[in-house]
Amino acid sequence: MYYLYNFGSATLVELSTYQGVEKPTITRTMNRLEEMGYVKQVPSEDKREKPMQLTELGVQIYKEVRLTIDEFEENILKGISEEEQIEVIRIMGEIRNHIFQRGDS
Amino acid sequence: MYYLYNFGSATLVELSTYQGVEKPTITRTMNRLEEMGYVKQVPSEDKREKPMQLTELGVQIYKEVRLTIDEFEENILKGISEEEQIEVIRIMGEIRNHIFQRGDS
DNA sequence: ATAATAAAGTTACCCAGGATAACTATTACC
DNA sequence: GGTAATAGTTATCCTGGGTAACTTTATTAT
Repeated sequence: MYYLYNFGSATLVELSTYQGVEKPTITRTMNRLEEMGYVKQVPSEDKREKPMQLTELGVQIYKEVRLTIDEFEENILKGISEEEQIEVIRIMGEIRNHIFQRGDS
Repeated sequence: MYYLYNFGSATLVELSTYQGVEKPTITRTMNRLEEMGYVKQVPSEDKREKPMQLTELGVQIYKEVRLTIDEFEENILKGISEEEQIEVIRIMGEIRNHIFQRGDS
């Protein structure tokens, strides 16, 4: 969801494409985030679109969560050398390519 | 679910422990598998317990699915050397240990 | 310029798979 | 024999995914 943090604002279709999810799913999620005050609508030229962006609260929460995740990752990877991490990421990437090269999943 | 294939039979609590899931979840799943004819109840000493085992149909289906999965895995791992696979598994294991060594998740 | 088509969202459903709380029936234990 | 614990079930809730059908607005083609 917090594609918005890095891209500023995005329409629902953008988000659903990014997330690999159908439009109604994003609609629902966004409604909830809006109710929770983490996200708000911004005006748009095209009256079909409904671009959203994070509120100040949303940004704040995002940063907190981001921090928690980063700390968690750091803890989890303690004792795994950088070369090892790179190796694993490389191999996983290869596997992913194999998956995508034969009907999606 | 197909812990049953390798262990012959198991009670619902056994299965829920194995799967890391609550009892009602297993109850529901087992009811569905039973309706589908993949699993049946076996008699038990302890009248509280309800040990289940695969039916012939269940075994057959299990083998088919197993085969499909194995083929998929093989395809996906094509081009990844055995040493690489072992390395990745080792590192993932380390990470898992780190996760478990600090409150579950 | 208008009619047809496409795109963005929304609404009303459905489904799977997880959870809790509260309960019954059976067995174990003091 | 009465209290504890254990196995399972029922009812209900939640999340996060999906499809189908619809409206509103833009785009495209005639």
